[in-house]
Amino acid sequence: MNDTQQKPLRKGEQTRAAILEAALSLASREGLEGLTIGVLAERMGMSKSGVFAHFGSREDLQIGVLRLYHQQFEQEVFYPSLREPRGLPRLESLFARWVARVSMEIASGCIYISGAAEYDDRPGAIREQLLEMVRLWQVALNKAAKQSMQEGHLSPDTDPDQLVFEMYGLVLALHHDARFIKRPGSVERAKKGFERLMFGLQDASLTGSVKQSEKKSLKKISKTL
Amino acid sequence: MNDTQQKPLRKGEQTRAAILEAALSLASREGLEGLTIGVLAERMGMSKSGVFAHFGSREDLQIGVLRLYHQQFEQEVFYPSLREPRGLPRLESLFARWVARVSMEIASGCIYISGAAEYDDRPGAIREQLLEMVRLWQVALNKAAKQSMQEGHLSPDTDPDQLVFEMYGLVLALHHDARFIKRPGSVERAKKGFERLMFGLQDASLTGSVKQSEKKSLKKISKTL
DNA sequence: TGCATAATAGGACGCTCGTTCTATTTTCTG
DNA sequence: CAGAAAATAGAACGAGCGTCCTATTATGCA
Repeated sequence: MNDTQQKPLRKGEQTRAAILEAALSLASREGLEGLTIGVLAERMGMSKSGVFAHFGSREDLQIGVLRLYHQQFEQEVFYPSLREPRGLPRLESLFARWVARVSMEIASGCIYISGAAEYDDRPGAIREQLLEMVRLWQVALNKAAKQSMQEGHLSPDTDPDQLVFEMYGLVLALHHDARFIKRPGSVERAKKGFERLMFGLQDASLTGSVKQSEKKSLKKISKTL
Repeated sequence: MNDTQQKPLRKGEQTRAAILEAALSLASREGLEGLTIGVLAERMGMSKSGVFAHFGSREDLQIGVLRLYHQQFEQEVFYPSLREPRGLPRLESLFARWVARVSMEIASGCIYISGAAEYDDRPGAIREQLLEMVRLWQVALNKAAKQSMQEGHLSPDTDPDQLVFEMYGLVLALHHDARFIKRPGSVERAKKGFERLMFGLQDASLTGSVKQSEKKSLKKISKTL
């Protein structure tokens, strides 16, 4: 299908990729633990053993799904935000794209979040893989927060761990309310929460280089809370 | 065991209660969906069919577990907070007891939270039961928030839905970081987040009847964020 | 104490799961 | 194009699941 490949994809690699995509879509809905080779094979129009042969075990399949998700997450959320200038713009972009992604996933579900619930007590390779990815993401957020402090966009008293904690909380609440309770307006609430969070941290410091107009609009929003 | 019962518990009801307790402990660790009659029977020292006979089906068992959890939650978190005066004290008590409970559950897990992830896409009686309980809890928080506004403890501009959303987010983040990532200090972060939340909402209104000293201490805490 | 009834055990059922083994078909390469 | 290698199918396995049926044992009431 893709002639620009240097080493042309062998047939097996193509189907393996197709299987992983289907598996990701399935695991998003049913959870990684609910991902089943039989159902996956049925959806692929293949035999169970045909699917199985591409992975040494179900666990390897699950880890493959995890890696694919991570890759997509990086591509959609992380890398584009790196094009934003250091500091607050980048931090805001990271959050906005994160929320946008979770919003689109309302129908399917975020594997980082559902996986955290599934594997909080289940040791093994899957948990380790998932843990590494979530840690990586939190570290990225943390770094962006620190850069925002260095750039003078956030108060130097800001605790970046606390900030990341609360940002994560907003997205978890969004995921919870939108996906489980199915309550409308959750996306707006997550965004408003973030604005309030940013406003408080800018307000505390008077060194901010943020445009005055931006501050004003934040103030207005914060008032309506 | 309890002689004060009017109708003395028949043997069956006693074991049924004991089974439910064991099932709750199991489901807290493995999830409601991971709760298995075989394992439960083994832990009880009973036969599978012996356990099964107390419930018409596995689903009924799961719903029984859910109801037991709800009962405990009410007893530990909700009812004691009703003894606090209306308004901010009660709202703070609800949050504090909620956090305290989730903190104690770090080793086992909160069924409201893990259940939300398990049943966000799985229709059926269990989801309905769980949904009703979570809604009930959010309504209780909402009510306490509104009373805080009426009492003048919170700004009249406060959006109670937004407030509950963010409170829920803090507890979800606590559960996530403590149970999945196993990072220390999460409880403190949840508390600090709540204080920041309350501070912002008191600050916006100048009608607060909260003691000045309390406001000051909140201000100090907010600065260190 | 006896007897109806409740509580439990034991075994079997049909099903689905991940995995393995062996054929067969398809794909790539010299 | 032929032959090696890769990809897939098909059947079978052992295990665990929820559930049902039938005994057997324990309980509680007259």
